[in-house]
Amino acid sequence: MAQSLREKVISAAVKYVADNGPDGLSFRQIAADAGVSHQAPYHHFGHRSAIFNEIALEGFKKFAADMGAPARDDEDSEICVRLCERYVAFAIANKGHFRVMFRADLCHLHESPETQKAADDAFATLLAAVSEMVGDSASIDEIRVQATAMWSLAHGLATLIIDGPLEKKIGRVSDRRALVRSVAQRAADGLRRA
Amino acid sequence: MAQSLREKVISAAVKYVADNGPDGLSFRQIAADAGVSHQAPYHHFGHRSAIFNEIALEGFKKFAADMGAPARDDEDSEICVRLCERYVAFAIANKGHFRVMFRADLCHLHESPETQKAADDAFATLLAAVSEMVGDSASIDEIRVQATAMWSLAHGLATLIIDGPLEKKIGRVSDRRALVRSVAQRAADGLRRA
DNA sequence: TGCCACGACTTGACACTATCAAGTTTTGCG
DNA sequence: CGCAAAACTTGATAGTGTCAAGTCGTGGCA
Repeated sequence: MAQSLREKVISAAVKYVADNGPDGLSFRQIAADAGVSHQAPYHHFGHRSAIFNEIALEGFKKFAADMGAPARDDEDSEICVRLCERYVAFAIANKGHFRVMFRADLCHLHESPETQKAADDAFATLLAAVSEMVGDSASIDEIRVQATAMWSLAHGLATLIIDGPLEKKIGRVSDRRALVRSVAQRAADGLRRA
Repeated sequence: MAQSLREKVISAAVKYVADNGPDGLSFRQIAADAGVSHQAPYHHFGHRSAIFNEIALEGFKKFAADMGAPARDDEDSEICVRLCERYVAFAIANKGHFRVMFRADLCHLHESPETQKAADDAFATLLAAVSEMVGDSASIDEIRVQATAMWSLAHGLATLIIDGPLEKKIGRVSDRRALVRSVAQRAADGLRRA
């Protein structure tokens, strides 16, 4: 409960981004909502855009945890399908984080080695999952290509659902799940036969 | 040459978005650069965010034209690969447009039926190309699933290259082309065997 | 020709924003 | 206790979107 101002600011920003996108985010408004002076947040973040690094950091940590977790019973047995479903589920459940994480124009990763490392870790988790999928026989280049394919597919699906035109086309959750599963299944067929 | 103020403003905005992302785009700055008063652009666009609709409109038109064009000799004969390559090429060559087109939080399509229509047309073009790919035998649902898969793959690849972590990993153009082709080829294998 | 309505643009104002530069309060700790 | 550093406030400045009025030029019509 006893949330520090720093935490309050981050979670308020995440909520704003989830609801309205990152563009109009106002430090002063957040400060006012938190009942502190307009300058208080700057003590924790230096400048406005630094908060995006912080959001991305949180996001990448949770993302890696989600993607790397052992398979549950209620999940698809096919790894590729499972990864896609988790990817999309993460994006929807953490819209505020997701919208920031992959935006190089928002998070200046070079300014925050910690966020950079979290991003690298997340990619490594993905790579590990994919190499499990294709088996040990494949070359490192082959794994890289397949990881990129898997990643692109899941990422495209997630962004098109969250920000793009797919949002309206598949409003119902059941529709979305079925679509994601179908799409991932097709891709899995293509990838497995390396 | 005799560019109207309206055209000047749009192209300046597109350039800004390509270089810096959409966030800090300033109407006043654009007006100053064009040598007009700070209020002049408002005469053409009403409010700031309306310009994103205009950028998206331009983008969707060019996008549909690019994706729907007949195959050239120097392109891959596999439709799926060709579409992916064109998609990524469009995104890179029209970064300023692409960064706006699929952002529902930026373009309020409901305010601009014309842009909405252009977006629908673009999707229809994609759908037509995919149905050519899977053949006449497939059901409409199957085509839809495959179109979504194709679209997601290409879109994910493009956004990860433009805004995300793939940008640094594949700096050289030759690397990028090879990667896009490999990835698309794997996906094509999966999709063709409907 | 005169005039006048309308589009294109300007000027001025207002509330809002990020951010610099100081202050003041709070808090942890020797 | 005392004090230093962290946490926060107050004030000012420059830049922003946008409302509300102007001004200016041009085409069309009596």
